[in-house]
Amino acid sequence: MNRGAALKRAPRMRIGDVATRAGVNTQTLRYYERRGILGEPKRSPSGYREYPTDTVRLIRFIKRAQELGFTLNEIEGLIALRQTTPKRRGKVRELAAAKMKDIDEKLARLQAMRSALYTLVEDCACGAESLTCPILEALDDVADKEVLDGG
Amino acid sequence: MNRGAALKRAPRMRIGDVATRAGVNTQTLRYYERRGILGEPKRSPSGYREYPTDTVRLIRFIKRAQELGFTLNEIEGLIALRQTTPKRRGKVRELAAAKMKDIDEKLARLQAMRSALYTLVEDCACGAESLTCPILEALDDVADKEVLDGG
DNA sequence: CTTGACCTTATACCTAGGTATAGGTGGCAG
DNA sequence: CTGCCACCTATACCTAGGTATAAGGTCAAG
Repeated sequence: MNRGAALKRAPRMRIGDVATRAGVNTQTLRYYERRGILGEPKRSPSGYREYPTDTVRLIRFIKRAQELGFTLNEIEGLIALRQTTPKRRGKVRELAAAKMKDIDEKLARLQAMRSALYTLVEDCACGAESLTCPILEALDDVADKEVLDGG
Repeated sequence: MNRGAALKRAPRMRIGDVATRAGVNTQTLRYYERRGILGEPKRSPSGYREYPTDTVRLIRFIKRAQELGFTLNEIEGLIALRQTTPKRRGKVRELAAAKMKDIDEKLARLQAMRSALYTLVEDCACGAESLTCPILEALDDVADKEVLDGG
């Protein structure tokens, strides 16, 4: 076993190596390629895909971003920000700023959720079915309250 | 239109009202009920579901938590933390602490992603295909690097 | 006393994001 | 040169999380 470059530093990797290192199925890589999120890799004379080693990091990035609630389409947008020529700087800044706004919202909500849990653990004395528990309040926001009040 | 309690403060709401206010489909509420995430509401004499008004907040909580990358199963666990009797305090603290750990990881990753975008916008001068761009690095962590280095 | 907006159940369908399988080729070890 | 495993394409299948549709019941208003 362990033919050639497998599990060793190598300039180009085959699909199985990339998949193993990134913790995904080889089919997932082909799926990402079909979907256009990954771009077609070079091929060996016999048709095998040959990936640059940092594809592993890219895949991990994708998986982590998914855990944070981004869809593959959104992630595609994030990845595209990488391929920036000096000429596109303005456009990229704009897109990046928009993404940052999304992220700030997620951060605020996660933080609210975290402090709700903290309150629950540290000082909440609520009984069964109590609505004074912080969990529901956690992700409320002003807009929500307006709607709830019938406005 | 607008029979009785619709869009007014009322002690109990029907499925359509809840759905409208929470911004979901009525089918979604029935789906959550089937799935056990929502619990069976009281019924009117004619069999209509009658929800307490704060079901709206619960549904919004669920939708927001989904946007943050939590699955319905995980969210079910979070919601269950609400129904705490003094006797279960210890168990609940434990679960809440575990959830907080998850959330802290998500926070760290989102923050990394945010600062990557910030760097991209503010100081990155990378060209096409450059790997010095901060996007990929954003969600790397120590464990990743070990694996990437062949260890 | 019907109309129309709402509700009920049951069942079928849909999208996103994979995962598995069938049938065939490449390439190295024994 | 024979296994055997990784690779290839194409196609089918799967899970999560809904959404839509059919066939029928409820009830306030006209």
